[in-house]
Amino acid sequence: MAEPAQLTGAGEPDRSGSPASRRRATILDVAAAAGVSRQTVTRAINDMPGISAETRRRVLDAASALSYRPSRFGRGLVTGGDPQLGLVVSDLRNPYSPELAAAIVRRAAADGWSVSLVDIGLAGSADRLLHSLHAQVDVVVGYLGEWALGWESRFGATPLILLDADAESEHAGVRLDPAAAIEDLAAHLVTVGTRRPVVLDASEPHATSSRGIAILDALERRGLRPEVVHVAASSPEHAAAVAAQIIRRSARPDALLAFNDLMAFGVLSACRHAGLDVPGDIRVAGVDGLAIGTLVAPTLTTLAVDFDEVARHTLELAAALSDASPGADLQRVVSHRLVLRESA
Amino acid sequence: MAEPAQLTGAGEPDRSGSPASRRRATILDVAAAAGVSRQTVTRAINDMPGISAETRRRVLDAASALSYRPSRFGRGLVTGGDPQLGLVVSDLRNPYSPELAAAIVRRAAADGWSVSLVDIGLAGSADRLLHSLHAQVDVVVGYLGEWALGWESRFGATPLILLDADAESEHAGVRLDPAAAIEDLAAHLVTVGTRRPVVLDASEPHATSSRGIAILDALERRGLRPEVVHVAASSPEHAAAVAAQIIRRSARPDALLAFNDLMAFGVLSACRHAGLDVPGDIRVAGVDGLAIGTLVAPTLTTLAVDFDEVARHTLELAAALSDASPGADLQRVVSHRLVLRESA
DNA sequence: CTGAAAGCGCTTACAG
DNA sequence: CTGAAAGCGCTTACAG
Repeated sequence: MAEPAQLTGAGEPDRSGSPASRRRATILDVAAAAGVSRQTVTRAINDMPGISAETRRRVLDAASALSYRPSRFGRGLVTGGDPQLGLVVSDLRNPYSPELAAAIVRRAAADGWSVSLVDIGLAGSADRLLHSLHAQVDVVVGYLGEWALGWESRFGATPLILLDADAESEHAGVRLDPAAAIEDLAAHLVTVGTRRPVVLDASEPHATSSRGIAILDALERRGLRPEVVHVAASSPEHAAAVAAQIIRRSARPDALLAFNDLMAFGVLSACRHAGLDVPGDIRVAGVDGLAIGTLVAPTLTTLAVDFDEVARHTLELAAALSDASPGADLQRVVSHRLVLRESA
Repeated sequence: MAEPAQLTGAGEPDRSGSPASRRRATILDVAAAAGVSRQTVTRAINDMPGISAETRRRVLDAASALSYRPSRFGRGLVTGGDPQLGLVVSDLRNPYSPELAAAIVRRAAADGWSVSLVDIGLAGSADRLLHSLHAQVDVVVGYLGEWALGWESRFGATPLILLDADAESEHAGVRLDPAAAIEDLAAHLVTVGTRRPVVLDASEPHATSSRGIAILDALERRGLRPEVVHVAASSPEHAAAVAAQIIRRSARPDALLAFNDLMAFGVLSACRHAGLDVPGDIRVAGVDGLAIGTLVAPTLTTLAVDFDEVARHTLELAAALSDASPGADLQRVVSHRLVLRESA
């Protein structure tokens, strides 16, 4: 026999005597069982040349009998392993996250990256999740929200790509810019004769979001006097409740512009229950371009995000950051695009 | 100095002379830079006791200066690392996948597992993706489709939990059982006076799915004569096209039962365009219980999957399989539940 | 509080 | 075609 079976004495495969062998088999166990050296086991397991068919079969049989699986750590230590991307979303149940994740997962796969998915939306476990994630991946990307603040000091060594950075941030990231699409939407609304638009913003009262401000501004520059209404949470339910009140007014608005598609779905639902025709009585638009927008009735006019482009930039940045390539441009911008459908 | 700086000579941190150091810093580099031993670096990096504040700071500074990140392989080799779940879906753009993934990702996080997400739906890359996945995770779970067949022979050592196994399969997995919910739906339809139901099955002609057969059977046992129509793909578009034809018939059906929610959305859309009232003129139901079902108009009656329960079973099986616990029950069943909403 | 030694499980040259 | 040696980067006892 090539190497002494140091770890598993012959006929004594288990130290504890429990029914199933406790310790996972290693390459040395397989080598001993097959009566070969460990590098011959490597050759057989990894389909490498320079090994006789007979030996390969014997090794593979031994491996199978021992339920042998190469340790990803042992292997990774010498091969380097696939690069790993950690994708952080804030709520996988919000359809925005999966659409983003779908694009990133596919692009990552094409580029040879694996992606670990984490949802920090729920419970108080975000801290623990980020801690465990940062230790397991080469680059973290996603919607960190307030957790972006402490990143530098806590996990500074792990490169971070922000997907929710604001325009002022100097952090590496992909920023979304709705400005041009907002102009297009405002122009469209004016063209079709909108008189009394209301902007449904997802924000605290007296703290209109920058997106909300941009929409208001674009409408005002075209001579309209838009009103802004704040909704506590960007859920369809919250938006529906608020919209239900607004459309009951005597001076009913003729356009409701929601902070995002999810809220717009709630608005559509409120209009339906109030017996209003969309877009006849009132026009509705959202932001994000979620695929469901084509499934609701009427189909939703929206400012769409090109998720594939976001994914492309994300993977480029990830590659740059994990290479530590100096001087790469680490800030990307993706513009929304107006998609006119039935609702506006 | 405690240990010789074998790898990086003083003042010569880079062999190649390129602007950024090519090789990633290791614990030895940090130790050399800080003038301590590697285990002192370990203590500082991992917040362990038994190290003076002054030393810790010096080490942390050196680590930061070198952009040091512990290798997940080096660390994992000795600590074992977090258990890793590989989640395989067939199409992340189909809302079913994210709802499942959301439940599994959360449950996994709660149980201390990391999850790597892979979408094998697109392109011809499934083979490559599964190969790279199986080497990186402890257990693979998901919708393998035809790839489940070759698993045993190719990646046999990696435990697999099938989410799309049929009733006959003996493989570990979580199976969905719509039988009881189908009875409930059939009973409901009869109660409300349905006379001419049509089942829209996602299958080849003359190859009705087991789900389709179960629906037909439940209706027939209640004295109805349901018809089955085969749709080539389970997309809203395909379903809408087929439904549009069916509802144009002189003897219009009064209920359209879709293979899944996605197809039901297409049916709803076709009815809307044909000017039919749902459920007044025709009743519509789907299967899956997707969250979007509450956002469409009318809201969709469906046979809902309890994704949280699927996730719970999945993680239990994963734990059992990675422990190689003998004799565990490796087959679980989750029943659908009838959710009556507006459409039926 | 700090360091020398051993070892985790694998692959990559290098010999034969 | 097969094996002996070295080494990947880290942590865990164990000494001092």
